[in-house]
Amino acid sequence: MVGRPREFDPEKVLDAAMHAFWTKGYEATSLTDLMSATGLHKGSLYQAFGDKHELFVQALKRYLDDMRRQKNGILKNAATPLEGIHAVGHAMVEMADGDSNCPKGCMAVNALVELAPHDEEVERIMEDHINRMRASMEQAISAAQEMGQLSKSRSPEVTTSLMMTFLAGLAASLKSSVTKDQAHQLLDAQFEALL
Amino acid sequence: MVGRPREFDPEKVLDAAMHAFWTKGYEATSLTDLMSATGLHKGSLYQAFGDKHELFVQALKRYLDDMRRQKNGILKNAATPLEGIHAVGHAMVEMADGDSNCPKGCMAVNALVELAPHDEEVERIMEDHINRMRASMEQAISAAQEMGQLSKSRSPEVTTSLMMTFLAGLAASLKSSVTKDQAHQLLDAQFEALL
DNA sequence: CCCAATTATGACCGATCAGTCAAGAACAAA
DNA sequence: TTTGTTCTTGACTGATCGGTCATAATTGGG
Repeated sequence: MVGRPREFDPEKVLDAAMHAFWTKGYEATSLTDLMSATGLHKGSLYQAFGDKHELFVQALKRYLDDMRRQKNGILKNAATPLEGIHAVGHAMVEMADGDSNCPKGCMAVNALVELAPHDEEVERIMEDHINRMRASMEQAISAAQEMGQLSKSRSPEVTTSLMMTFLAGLAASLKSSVTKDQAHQLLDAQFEALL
Repeated sequence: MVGRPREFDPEKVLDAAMHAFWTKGYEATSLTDLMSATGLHKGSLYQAFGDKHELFVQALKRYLDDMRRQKNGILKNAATPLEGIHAVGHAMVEMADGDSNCPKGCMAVNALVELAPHDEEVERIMEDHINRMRASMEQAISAAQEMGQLSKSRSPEVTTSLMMTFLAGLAASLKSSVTKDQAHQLLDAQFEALL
């Protein structure tokens, strides 16, 4: 017995929910928002993804997975580790700039700021994500140092933390006070300072 | 005719509301939260401060004023401009670490991330604040460069933006993934990189 | 063709949301 | 003491919140 088939693509729906949360944040996104974003009715959303919090968690995980996948692809295809790190940073700026007239920032930073202190599950997820990001960035930075592209005056751990902290600040700034072009320029300036 | 006098100190009440918003954010802070934080009843809150959004705006302005006042005091009392900039950064880390078991981050960064893209008034307030912060930081950085404490290889504008972006990232990181001690260390490392 | 299984839909739920208001309380001036 | 004014209080409002559920619709297997 198979039953009635889904009329929607769960991937696309989760993607739509992700963008809704990404744009407005967790609290400010109502079920009504999610319904119009996904085209589904509440019942279907609950049956397929659980309650609002579970849906958010799945959307966040999807975002983080996409982000890491993209980062890994860029690092792998880069001519040198240093160029890879550059490209990852600039890709994150592009991602955080948002579409048309609404800056969305980085959903990871948004979730960190809005929820991490009060939501254990989100905090756990973000901690894991940050550790993974740090690990692969650190590896690339170590490699760049070994190739002589990057000064060894700083430990790879510290350089990685500086980069990630700066990127988080850039994501926050892109929410309103900084344009995409400025962000790219600032990122280059930061890279130069860390050489 | 004078009427019945207030039974509360508006300053203290606004301060309590500020900490509530600072800790939980705008959306997640309910009137009930504000009532228990301030000890006032809704009616009194409305009569004294207007609706929730107006109250938030006043609390945010108070936070930003405090922040700038503290920053100006530090810069003025510092032995040298560079030491002033150092001290301001470390003071912001202390401020953003929050009390006891709940990291609060920087209310300015919190508001920027949660509200700026969707709240014109908050965006305007934040833009003004950032411009003021930038101006006085830039002045200090210029002075440090003139004294030979800071390299002139970067323009004061860019160095200022790098610092402020980094501080925003640090505030976000302090929300969960980074401890106060680590934040101080990272800040020193960033200063060193910008020398 | 009917039945089991699954999904889609919208009416419905209690809780909570921000916000209002009338009545009582506390004061100063008259 | 009366009166005018302001503040306090808690009951009240309509709207919206997240979430449920019975019913209808749609499929494949028997």
